[in-house]
Amino acid sequence: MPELPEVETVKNALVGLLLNQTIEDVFVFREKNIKPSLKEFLSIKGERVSSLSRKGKYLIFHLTNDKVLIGHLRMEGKFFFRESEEFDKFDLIVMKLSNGFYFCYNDVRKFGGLSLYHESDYLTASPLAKLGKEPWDIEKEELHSLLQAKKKTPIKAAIMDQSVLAGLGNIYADETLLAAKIDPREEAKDITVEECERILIESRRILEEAIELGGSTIKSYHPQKGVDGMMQNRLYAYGHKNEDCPRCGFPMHRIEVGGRGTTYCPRCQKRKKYPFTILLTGPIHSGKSTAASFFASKGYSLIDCDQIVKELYTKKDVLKSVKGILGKKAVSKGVLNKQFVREKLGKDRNAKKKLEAYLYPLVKQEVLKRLEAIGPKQKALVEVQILPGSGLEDIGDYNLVILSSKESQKERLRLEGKPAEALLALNKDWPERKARLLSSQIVFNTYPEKEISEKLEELTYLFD
DNA sequence: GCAACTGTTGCTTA
DNA sequence: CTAAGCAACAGTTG
Repeated sequence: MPELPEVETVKNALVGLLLNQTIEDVFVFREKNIKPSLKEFLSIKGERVSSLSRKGKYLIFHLTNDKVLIGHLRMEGKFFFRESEEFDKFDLIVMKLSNGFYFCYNDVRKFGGLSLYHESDYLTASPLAKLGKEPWDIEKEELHSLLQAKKKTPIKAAIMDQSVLAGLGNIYADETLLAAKIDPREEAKDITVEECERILIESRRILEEAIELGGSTIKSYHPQKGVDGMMQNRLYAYGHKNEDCPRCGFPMHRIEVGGRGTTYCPRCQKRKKYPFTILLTGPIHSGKSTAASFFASKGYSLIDCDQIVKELYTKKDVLKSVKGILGKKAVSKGVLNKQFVREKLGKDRNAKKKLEAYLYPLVKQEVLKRLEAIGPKQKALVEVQILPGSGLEDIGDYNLVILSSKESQKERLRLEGKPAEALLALNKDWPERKARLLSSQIVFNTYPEKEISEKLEELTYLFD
């Protein structure tokens, strides 16, 4: 998982057995992991390792005759010193050293590797050319102007962009933003100079601490064989989904930002434009509406995605597109033909996908618009039938899932004199497994034993 | 047993 | 041009 501190730790761990050693022989077991050509790469044979350095997450080996090897560990790259030629199948590149050790680049996922450059151009001809400054070397004003250019990119993705700031990966980006009290989804252009200062102060502090502790040992990463880093014990965001925030006690929320798993504290890291937002989901007749009413009575502004969809279906341009996707019969006399649409979606999986691909982004856009209108000082609750795959998974701060057993659903329906079978059939595709994975809290509706409001009341102390 | 998830980057596509 | 999505790969987890 090497980010800047892990690479620095690896660099320091290599010094003892690598510095001043001559490369007596080279074995390349997987050509994809070296650059440029095999023939050129083999020219490191006979050279001596004169010094080691690091830039961002890149490790740099300076060799004699002005040759420079640039290494990147990507996800799981490691270096081992082996005492004999007993290599494992993930040793991709091996150098026999003059001290008798075999210096091995080992990479289970085969993403990383070594590239050969020349001292005169390695800073401009290699990936290092595009590398930004490390947090210690940049002023808040310069970071601010780089972020302005990233516009709508989420701040987390922006500080992980190695051309903006070198060294932060998924773990330390989460840690930095938690410490700096900035929501990872905040748009880069909305980050102030003062917030840039906090990002720099906290990232420097955290990276320094991590280097001090030998990096974080997560899964397979070890700075040396049999040696663990200790920083994993000082991580407060990464890997702490649904645990209490160490600063305020609110449950840490996990979402996806820029395609990466992201854990943050919704209370410490508040968005500037949006309210604290609960996403409420659950099968039909599980008790969602009761829960929504409960939160409304507590002053929450409600947004109902079903309602938004209904409203979209009254718009001319939407109906036109729906017609294009489902066929002419989908709309008659300027109104959606519900019967036809229901049947069409039931039998044509592909059409359903297409319609969702068109509709969901519109719903998301509308939800965000309404949340922005509600503003950061209020609280909001977004009700959505099916959360997984809706595109709304990452807009909330707390995902509440309401579930109830089939028996209790039937009982509720019976008491209300409604036909049970038809409604329950609608729920058979409800993605419970995925919903559970997204949940901050699952509330089981066991009506009539206990009113759902009572259970929710027990939760509300969190949101005050 | 299959599907989803994982620390990174860069290339393809929109 | 930017920005998102996915591929590169293999092991682990539910």
